[in-house]
Amino acid sequence: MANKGQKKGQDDGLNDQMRVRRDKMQALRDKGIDPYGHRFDRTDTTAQLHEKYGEMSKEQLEKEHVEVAIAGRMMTKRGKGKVGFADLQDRDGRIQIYVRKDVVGDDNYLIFKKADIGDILGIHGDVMMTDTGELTVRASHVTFLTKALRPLPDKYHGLTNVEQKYRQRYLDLISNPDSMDRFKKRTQIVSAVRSYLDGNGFLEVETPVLHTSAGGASARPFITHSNALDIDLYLRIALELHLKRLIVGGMERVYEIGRVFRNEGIDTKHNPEFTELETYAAYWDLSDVMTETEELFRSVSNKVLGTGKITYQGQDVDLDKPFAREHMVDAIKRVTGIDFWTPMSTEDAKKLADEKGVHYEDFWQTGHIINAFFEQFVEPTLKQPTFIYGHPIEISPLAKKDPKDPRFVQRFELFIDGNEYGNAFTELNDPIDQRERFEAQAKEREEGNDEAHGIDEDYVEALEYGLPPTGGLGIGIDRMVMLLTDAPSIRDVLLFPTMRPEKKLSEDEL
RNA sequence: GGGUUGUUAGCUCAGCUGGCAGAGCAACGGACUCUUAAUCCGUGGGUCCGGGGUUCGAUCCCCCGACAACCCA
Repeated sequence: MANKGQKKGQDDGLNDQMRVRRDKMQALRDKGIDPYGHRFDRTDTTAQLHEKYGEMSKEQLEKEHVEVAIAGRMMTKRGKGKVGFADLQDRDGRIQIYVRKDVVGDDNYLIFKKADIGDILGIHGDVMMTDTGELTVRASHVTFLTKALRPLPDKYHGLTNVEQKYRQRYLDLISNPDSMDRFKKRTQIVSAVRSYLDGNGFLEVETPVLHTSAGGASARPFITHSNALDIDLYLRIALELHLKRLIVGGMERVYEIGRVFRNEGIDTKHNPEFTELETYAAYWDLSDVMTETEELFRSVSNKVLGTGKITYQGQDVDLDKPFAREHMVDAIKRVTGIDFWTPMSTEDAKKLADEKGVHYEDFWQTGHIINAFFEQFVEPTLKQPTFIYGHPIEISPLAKKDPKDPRFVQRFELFIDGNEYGNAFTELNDPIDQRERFEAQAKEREEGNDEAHGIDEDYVEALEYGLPPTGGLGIGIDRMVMLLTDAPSIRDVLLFPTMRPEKKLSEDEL
């Protein structure tokens, strides 16, 4: 699609509009005007003008005669012979400009007259109010800053072609203010997350993206190669194991917001690379992390949106109220009537799964099946923020056992509107237990689970020096942004989502 | 992995039962000194996603492929 414009039209590969714009660019050069100009001093952004002068009267503005300089992309244009109006757009919004031939002069007016929608202009002028009450900059001089050689998307409908929005995000940002707003909010959300954690004694750190073994989560990694070391390396699938090494090292409270990579399916909730937040705090347990998680969502929402009461895809969600807390086994019992507190063999559990139509793999044990029951029957019903805790040990190789019932671990996940938003545990700090969990994972891998963890000897060695009791948390930042900006797809909160390249035929394919 | 839908001018979209490819915006020429999806008159612009097939004739029907969106596992 991106190449479409280059292939159509005449022999030069240009369509009529592109040809006209190139001609206009040359015409500017011929007049001694650089179509790709230089620095331009702005006095205000469009938003600042609306803020400062939007409430003033026509007469007041006329009297004060405020001289300003603004710059932006011309989005619309309304000519009227010897006078013209246009809307200039900058990062924060738009403002109308008013250009009169008798004010700017014949030559300068011609520059405005010949300028195309999409060109970037600088305007010196004074602030006025039109008869219809629109705040406007009356130009005293038009400075040409950048020629756009391609036409912009439809000025009224914007860019709606989803594929093109993702592949050419800049066009989406230019023509769809909602999209621009969402990405600004994303920045504010990440900033608010940092602000909360920085204010609670956490140290932001950076750990390696290239790992010698991919651990900390269940996922297939991307593999790459180091020429210098002549070894294969894995792009990280989680931040966990390095951050906990830093807790061993005495940093006590650390967090990282970083890109992780999982070589798995792509859909509305998954992109191969995404941004994860993980935090670790020494001497905390699960209840501390629940408090942290709750405060984090609440404070970020209130800081960025000014409220904790939000709507996600039609579902009202209240982040201000205390989040519900329920044990996974209790939740399954509440919804299905099936009681997994009763000790049962793998065979018994598989029989229950057959009866209820729950799919399972050969290598699954009771814990895997409990989790499948939860995902199938309970997860979609959790609309308001709910902590589900007490996961089966089989699916949680890095969490500390529940001292009262070693079938389960001290772990929780946060669910809102049927989706998972956070995953946390009291960290397993017993190196002997950790080695056994890794060995169980290695066995699972042999039995066909290619997402199972490998044995990370170096990490076990770190634990042998002593990891203090620690509470850890992982939150998918992209999902959080989706929730707070009411985005239906993860691609709507990623500036450049992963896309398959458009097919280009190579020589040997022809 | 399976299913459904989509791909037509720079953008947004029509296109009937298979019969010369259409509109709005954008562009070009002209008129217009407070317009705002400016208006009025005129003009140009197409590899109908790609490749095969059926047919006198295919944007349309059939097959294969590309990319995307949505749903399901």
